[in-house]
Amino acid sequence: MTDFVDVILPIPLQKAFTYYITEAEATFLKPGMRVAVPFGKSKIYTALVYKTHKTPPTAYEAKTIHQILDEKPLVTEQQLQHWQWISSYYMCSLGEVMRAAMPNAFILESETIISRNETAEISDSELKDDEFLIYEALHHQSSLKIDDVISILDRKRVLPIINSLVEKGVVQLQEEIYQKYTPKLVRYVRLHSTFKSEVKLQELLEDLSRAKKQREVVLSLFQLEVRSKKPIKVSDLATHSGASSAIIKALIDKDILEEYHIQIDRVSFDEETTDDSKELNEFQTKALSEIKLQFSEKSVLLLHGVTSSGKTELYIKLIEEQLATGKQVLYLLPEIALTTQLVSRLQNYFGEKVAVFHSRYSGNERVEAWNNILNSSEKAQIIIGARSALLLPFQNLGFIIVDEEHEQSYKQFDPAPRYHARDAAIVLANMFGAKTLLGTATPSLETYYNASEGKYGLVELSQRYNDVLMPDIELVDLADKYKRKRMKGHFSDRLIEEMTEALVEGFQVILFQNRRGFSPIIECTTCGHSPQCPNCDVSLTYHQYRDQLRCHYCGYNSAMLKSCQACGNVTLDTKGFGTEQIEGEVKTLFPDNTVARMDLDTTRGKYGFEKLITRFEQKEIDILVGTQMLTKGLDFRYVKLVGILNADNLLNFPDFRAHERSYQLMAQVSGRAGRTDVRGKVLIQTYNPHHNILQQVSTNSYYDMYKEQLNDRFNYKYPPIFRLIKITLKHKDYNRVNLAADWYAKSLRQLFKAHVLGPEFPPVSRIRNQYHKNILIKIPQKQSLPKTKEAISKIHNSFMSIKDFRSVRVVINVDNY
DNA sequence: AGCACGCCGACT
DNA sequence: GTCGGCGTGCTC
Repeated sequence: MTDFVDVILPIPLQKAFTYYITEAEATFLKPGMRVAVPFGKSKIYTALVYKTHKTPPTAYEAKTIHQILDEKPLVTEQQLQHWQWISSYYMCSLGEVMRAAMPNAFILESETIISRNETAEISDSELKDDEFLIYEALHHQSSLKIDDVISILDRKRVLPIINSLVEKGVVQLQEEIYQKYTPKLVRYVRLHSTFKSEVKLQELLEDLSRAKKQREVVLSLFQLEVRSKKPIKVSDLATHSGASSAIIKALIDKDILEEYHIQIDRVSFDEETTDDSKELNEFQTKALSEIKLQFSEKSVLLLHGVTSSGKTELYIKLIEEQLATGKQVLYLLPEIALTTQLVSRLQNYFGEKVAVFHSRYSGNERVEAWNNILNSSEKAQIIIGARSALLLPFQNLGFIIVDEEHEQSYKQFDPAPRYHARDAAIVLANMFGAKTLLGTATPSLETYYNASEGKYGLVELSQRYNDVLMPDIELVDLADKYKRKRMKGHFSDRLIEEMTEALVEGFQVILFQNRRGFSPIIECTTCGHSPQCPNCDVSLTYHQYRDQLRCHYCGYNSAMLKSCQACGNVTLDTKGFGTEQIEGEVKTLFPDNTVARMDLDTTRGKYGFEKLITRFEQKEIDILVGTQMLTKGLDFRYVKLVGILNADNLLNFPDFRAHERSYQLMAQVSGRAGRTDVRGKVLIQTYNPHHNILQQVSTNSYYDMYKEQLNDRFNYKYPPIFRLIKITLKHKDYNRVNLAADWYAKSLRQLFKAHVLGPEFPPVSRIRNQYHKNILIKIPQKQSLPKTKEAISKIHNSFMSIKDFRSVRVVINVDNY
């Protein structure tokens, strides 16, 4: 007994788990293979081999593994290394990284199977009512699952009954691991081999002369075979011959046709590729050679190109070059569902070599993508995906593109691992000796800072493609407009004028409002009471289309109230406004135009978003009202006007990045205007037209914004000058969070002194009946990050050993921005 | 994270 | 009385 294996289990436990293995298993097992191991009382889990060794554990007796699940590692050594980095940098367990990285189908779990003990002789009288029900059910089916028993008995606690049956020898239990991934089989048909010869074939057709429909199907099959020379799918035959599946089945039953299956990839791209590699213009050509030059010295580079400057063409050129050297390319996007346009563009160009990795993919689709990448298949030379694509099993990664680098969605917030895909990508690239290109029109402050410090290379592209002019940005003073009664609802006269003009000219309009629903607050004008969410510390938002009040934090909803809950008066009024209200107003103002709304509520379904985009692209929609979603790199050719209804609620957001974010958001939305030869127009309605950020947006002065913001960050000790770690404590008991947070903060302060902020309640202090409290730790540049984290871990462990605090949930978020 | 065990209210 | 609620502790 000298061989052991340390495994990673997909659970949030820091410890490694050690199992005993035989010598033969020790030579066979390699890091990255999966094994099934017993864990806890009875469950069997999928674990990942981390390393094999010969050091027996001291405090306990190791169990033996249950089964080896792979012949070859499913996870590469480099991945394990990368996971290790993520786990230590973002302060989470390896198991949590594993869970995020691997498709669910790879992480099998056991299920208890109950079956009858054939040898036992039982008289009914020995069994209680419930026990008898199970006993009888097992006469009808050979085995039962726990869930089945629950539904048969219609009660929740069934284990005592099952255990009693086991004791009486009536049933036996078994832990079964089931394979979740089922390869997709497609049904094909061909003529049965007995009809190969001409003679037999003639006979057959004569035989079928009276079964007209069936004869047609056979003839149809011939035609298809001649045409494509490829195997014929049952579904194709049905469409081509117009026959029902019953007719085809009859032919198969008569052994005239033969059915067979071929295993295929679920995800395939079989449209033709068009080689429309656009010629680069002089600015792009210059940028390209600049990029190559800088890459010879720097491994990370920021491509700062204004909206519509043709960054994608540059990416394509760079990808082409990588592919020529036989290396894989990873193309990260903020949110894959929102960028179908770009995906199809790359697919048109690179065809089959493009593999897309969706968050909306089914389990089986993920498994296929994983395998293709692991085997460096031809189909996975370019991998496009959102942040989780970063965790795939790359073999020889040569190049990573992080497009729209500034996007928040690159940072994962919940659940752990709370990693930032841009930063983790840079680490991954370094492991492969690969290059990383960060592209955006509005760089995040951290990235621009790194670039100006010389840590990253920097290439700027300040000309729009085809010399399209930057949009003309106009600020509209709401205070003035209201005073002079130039407002209709939430629309200023200027906005209405511009909209009318654009629509008359046949262009489209985008309206941006960063809030969904109809109105975020309902208020009684008599007593001032406004309905609150029972589970969260927020006002309920009114949604008109269902006449509902909804909580945007927990999803709670109720019918709209007829009268005030506090005083009973019917004088309910709405405050503030969301996309729904704007949509309504637009419909009244422009009754002859089609209006659509794009927000979380209208894009729920799997293809909801795509449908809306397509309709807009095809000019079925004249005016699109939407939230942030509108900003995600969409490319609309006929949009001339973009209206931002209220810039102030962006600027006044309680976050140190509110100004930076506002700039990015407004600059990105503005970028949607005027992408062809007509100059676009952007109208920003605000109560503070002299706000610096708005001035900078309207003059397209990224650099001024950067300088000013950086100065603020320096003064107030925020990133990129300082680093941040946010610790959130949650508990349903108000007093307990307070005590716990005070204890935590006090311990931290002993070490980090004034660099500990809080504890403080966040703006929404209660969500889903849990009180939240935040502590913020600021880390100066010269302070060691690993040591800081180590110290936090220690404090965290002592915190967790205090009995009263153990039930408090603690979330540690590194770089929480 | 699951999941079992154990101790307490509210119902067949 | 039992059922199911949730707090507590453990998992190689």
